[in-house]
Amino acid sequence: MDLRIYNTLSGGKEPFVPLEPGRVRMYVCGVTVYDYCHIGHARANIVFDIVFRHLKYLGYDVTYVRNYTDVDDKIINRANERGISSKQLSEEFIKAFDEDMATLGLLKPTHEPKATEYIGEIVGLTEKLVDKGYAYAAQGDVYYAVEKFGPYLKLSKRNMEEMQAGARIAPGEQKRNPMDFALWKAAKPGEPSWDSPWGPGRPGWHIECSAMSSSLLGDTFDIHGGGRDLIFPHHENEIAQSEGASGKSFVKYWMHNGFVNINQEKMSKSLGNFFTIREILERFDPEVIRFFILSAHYRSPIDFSDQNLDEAKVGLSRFYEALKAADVTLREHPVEEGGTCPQISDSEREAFDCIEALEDRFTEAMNDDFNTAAAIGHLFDGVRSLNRLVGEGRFDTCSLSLRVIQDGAALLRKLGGVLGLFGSEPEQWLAGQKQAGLAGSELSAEDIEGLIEERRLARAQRDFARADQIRDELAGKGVILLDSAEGTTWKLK
RNA sequence: GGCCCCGUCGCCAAGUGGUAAGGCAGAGGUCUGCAAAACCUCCAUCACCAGUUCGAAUCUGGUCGGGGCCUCCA
Repeated sequence: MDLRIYNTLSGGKEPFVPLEPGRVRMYVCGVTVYDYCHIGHARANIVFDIVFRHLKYLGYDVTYVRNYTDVDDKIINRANERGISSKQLSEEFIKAFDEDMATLGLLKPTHEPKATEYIGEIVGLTEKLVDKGYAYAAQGDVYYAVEKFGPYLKLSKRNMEEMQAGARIAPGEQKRNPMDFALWKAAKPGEPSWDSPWGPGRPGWHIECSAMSSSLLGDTFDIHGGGRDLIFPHHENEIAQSEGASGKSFVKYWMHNGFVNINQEKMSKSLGNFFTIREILERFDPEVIRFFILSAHYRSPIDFSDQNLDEAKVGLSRFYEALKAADVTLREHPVEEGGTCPQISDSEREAFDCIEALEDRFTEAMNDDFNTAAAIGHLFDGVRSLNRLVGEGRFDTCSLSLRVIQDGAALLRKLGGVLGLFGSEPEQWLAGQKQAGLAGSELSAEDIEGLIEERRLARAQRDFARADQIRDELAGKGVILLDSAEGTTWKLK
């Protein structure tokens, strides 16, 4: 099955046919850099990270552009509050953004342009819109005359009359129509500004994305993404600017990700439930955050809560436990060339088949509008098959099993890679989780090891009462003991 | 007020016309000194009502409940 993408413009899933065979050009609205990123930014960027990864996995040559908007009212205001320049402020938060995205395991886009590096293109685009009659200058400002662009509101599916009912012209604005929006703003004292045919000024909000996307991807490109909240006005205005200027269709597929709620409430600063990525990372592993976000479809709302994050951690651990068990098995039983199996049991047959079908099932799910939730569900089936083969362990008579374990583990890593998951060394990751879990408790790893040794001696003397007492004591502190033929290990509940 | 989305097992979450993936939790079993982990088995007819259809969680209408956008926002 081929890739299908839900297109906001048409309101349905459409077969994905790139403008140029084998090549995909995509643009995703990045951030306005005036503050630390919150968990909603994390979701948007992770979602488009896997879109990028999956397109590459399908074999496309992908050009991925994600911008920084580094000139804007909010940046100016925040910089003034702190008594630093807009440039200093934006550089600080570009750095923070880069750090956050790297921690979350995001691939670098092909290009990460900054609005301030495209002022020339922005001015050029604005002039073109004025020349074509889509825009007008007024006292140093330039506004887009929305009624001149026929298809306006085609993306957000609203109508002008109703929108106008609520629209107001703010004091100081020179708009002819309340719905018009600024392409260029005349400089006020203390604001960063650039020369232009209309005098010194700076870009309005939406124009930078039109300028950067056409510069780097051309007038028409395949995919444009961002959060739902950008549909109106940001993306609507981008369409008006880009299509007005070029006279060509702007974007073929519009993709928008859903919101993040916090404990069933809308995430908002006024409710005080706004979490930055940095705050979340203090308590949760970055891969757990990614796993959590990808466990729901990108267009659905997700509820960010400790319970849901804890569940994601348990789920991710299951993958790493299985990968670790497979690694250990393969270490102890080297795989021979051309595995054989004189008698394959039904149970083994089933596991073999599952692993064989895994990649197709995974790809099918991902091809259905990037259904990561379904894809992860299939991966869990792979885990069960792997665990079954590892657990049945008749490797002396069935070396084929070992081959399948090897292939299955490699496949899990490969497909996980499409989601940006399972890239760590299982033993290391699991150990890291244990260490992090222990951080807040009064127990140390040494304490636990000591008690395990004491219990081992008790068990050797068949003093099970004492052995169980130690185990219960540790269990009371959240430490679970796992006995095996090779000895006792522990994990956190 | 206008536009739009959602309501699937205790919880999370796929499925958008052919008789409900997966994970967590739970029950039973194998294993174990006993456990844990792992594996095996079991566990929902899809908010409600009325329609369309041979057939609907999936389509239509309505009811109830929740949410979003319309100003900055991923």
